[in-house]
Amino acid sequence: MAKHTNLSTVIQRMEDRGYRVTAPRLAVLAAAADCGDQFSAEELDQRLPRVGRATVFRTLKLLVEMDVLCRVLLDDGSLRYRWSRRGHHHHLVCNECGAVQDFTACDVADLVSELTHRTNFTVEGHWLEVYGRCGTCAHAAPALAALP
Amino acid sequence: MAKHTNLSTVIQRMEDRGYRVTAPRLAVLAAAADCGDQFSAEELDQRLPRVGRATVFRTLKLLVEMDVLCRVLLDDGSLRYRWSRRGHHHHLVCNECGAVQDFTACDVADLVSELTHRTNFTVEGHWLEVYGRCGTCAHAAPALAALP
DNA sequence: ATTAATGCAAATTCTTTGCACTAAA
DNA sequence: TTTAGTGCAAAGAATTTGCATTAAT
Repeated sequence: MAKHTNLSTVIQRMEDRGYRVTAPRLAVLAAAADCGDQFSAEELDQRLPRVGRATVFRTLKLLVEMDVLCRVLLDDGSLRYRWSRRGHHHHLVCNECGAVQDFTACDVADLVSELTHRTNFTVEGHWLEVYGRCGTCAHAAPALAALP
Repeated sequence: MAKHTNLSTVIQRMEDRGYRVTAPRLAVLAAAADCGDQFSAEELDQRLPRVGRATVFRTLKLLVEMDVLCRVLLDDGSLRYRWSRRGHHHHLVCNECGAVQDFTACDVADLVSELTHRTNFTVEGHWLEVYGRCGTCAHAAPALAALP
């Protein structure tokens, strides 16, 4: 599991919420931890031949609900999971190697309040993903596009 | 089609790009126009019993490529299509009724340049969706959550 | 004991592909 | 004519559901 998350904390939280701490759930958690930074449901399922696919999905959903994991949308539309730093954050996704970095310096708040004033929307949340190339990949092949 | 887009412009662009302007494509275009602001592939397909599902999808992909349509990601993860205002813009999506509003006042540029300096990422693009309640729905049921 | 959680396989949903056929150019 | 585009039906992916069974409490 390494640095990503403290499993016992997750287990604690699971108990607190009244969810049973079962063997399959622990297995999913452990496998997710082994996957490192980010992974797909598929990858996880393959690592867990003894756990049913349905359970993998059910557990993932649970963990997302619990804010343990969060979903990352890749630019190609595919979905992956990754350990969530609790609290509001966004992702810097490398289009080349898929590396994901969090960032919290989210200045969208200003934008949001402006939107609230300018429109009749009540803003409840937002999702921001920034795509590009990580340092390594940027060196390998120079970027083509500019800022959006 | 109404205000969304000028179909003849789309057709023009299609020809310019060397794509054939076929009856099924026009049908999809017309149906999309009739759907109004936004729609799913499914909805579109249902309106077009004479056009194969595959063609609907192929045409949608084409139109997205051509920047005629863009994809909207709903908070529940489902995908819809909507007429694209050309150029950079984002979406204000109502969690209740699904209404989508564009907004272009995108101050993410500052954030992006900051990210560029602070990390070793080369930013190539970003995707921002703001969720909340539109005026109508906000009145019906008061919002629960605050800004992110 | 109770009842939440599981595994399996079947069912869904959404989208793509293969291929013989049709129609733009 | 030539070849892009189509329809169909089948194949795929990704995820969910139904239900009898298992295991946590």
